[in-house]
Amino acid sequence: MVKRLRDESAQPLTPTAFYILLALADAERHGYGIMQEIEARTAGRVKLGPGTLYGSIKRMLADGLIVESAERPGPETDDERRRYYRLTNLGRRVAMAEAEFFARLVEVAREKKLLADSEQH
Amino acid sequence: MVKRLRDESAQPLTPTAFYILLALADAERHGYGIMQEIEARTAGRVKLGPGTLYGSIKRMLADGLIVESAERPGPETDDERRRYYRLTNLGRRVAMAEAEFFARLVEVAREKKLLADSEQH
DNA sequence: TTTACTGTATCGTCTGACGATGTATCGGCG
DNA sequence: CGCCGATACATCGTCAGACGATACAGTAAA
Repeated sequence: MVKRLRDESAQPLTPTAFYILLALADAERHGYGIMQEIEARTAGRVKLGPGTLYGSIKRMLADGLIVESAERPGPETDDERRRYYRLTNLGRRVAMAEAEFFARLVEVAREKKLLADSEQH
Repeated sequence: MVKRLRDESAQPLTPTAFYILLALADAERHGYGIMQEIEARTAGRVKLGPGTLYGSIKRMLADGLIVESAERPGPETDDERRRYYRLTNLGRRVAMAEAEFFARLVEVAREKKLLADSEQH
């Protein structure tokens, strides 16, 4: 595997990579599960095809943002085909930096009246 | 000019295109001014080179997201080389839809503890 | 049995990002 | 006045990444 190490101050993070980091932020997931999590969290707006998904996973492994996990769920829910992934420390830091960047963009959008002022979270 | 019409429900909006829409949301700006606005609003994190900037502008004109404006600033501040752009109605709707989408993503990031809870806007 | 879903993976194409380069004007400083 | 950095727009070529198509295979439901 070719290493392409990255640090959290570098911004070139593709939207797809950010979606995947977000999907893995609260739980280990396998490829297909990542796909479903993204689709659910974006209300179907973002759908990753297999090419996009597995291509991105491969790059993110090389970048050290995620790692494959050896842990398996209980045998009654497991599926041998699955490959589980989780965030590395670096992946989490990058995800946090990117989330803050997005939050800042949303603030700008609010200042520029692109969002209703009433939209609190 | 080739038309490639877009509607606000379609999500494929590149980050660069969103930055440009955001830069134009509160004022008409010329190309170089868009570049500076983006750099200022992102604290230097996002810097568009000329290839990215003018390439994106060309596409967004074709997509009907922005139009070139005939209005010029007062002669004392004008520069004949400048070409000014402003959002179309479609461009504004797309920008609002995208901003809401980003706001939703930020909420998810907050739920997943990627952002400090205290970060109010 | 046929369809839909789950699951991973690769390939080829095409779009867009981006630095390099080109051209030209403007303003300030020595 | 000459130089230089910033301003301003534009195109070109390269490369990374997005994405549909395709492949393979097992499972479950209709």
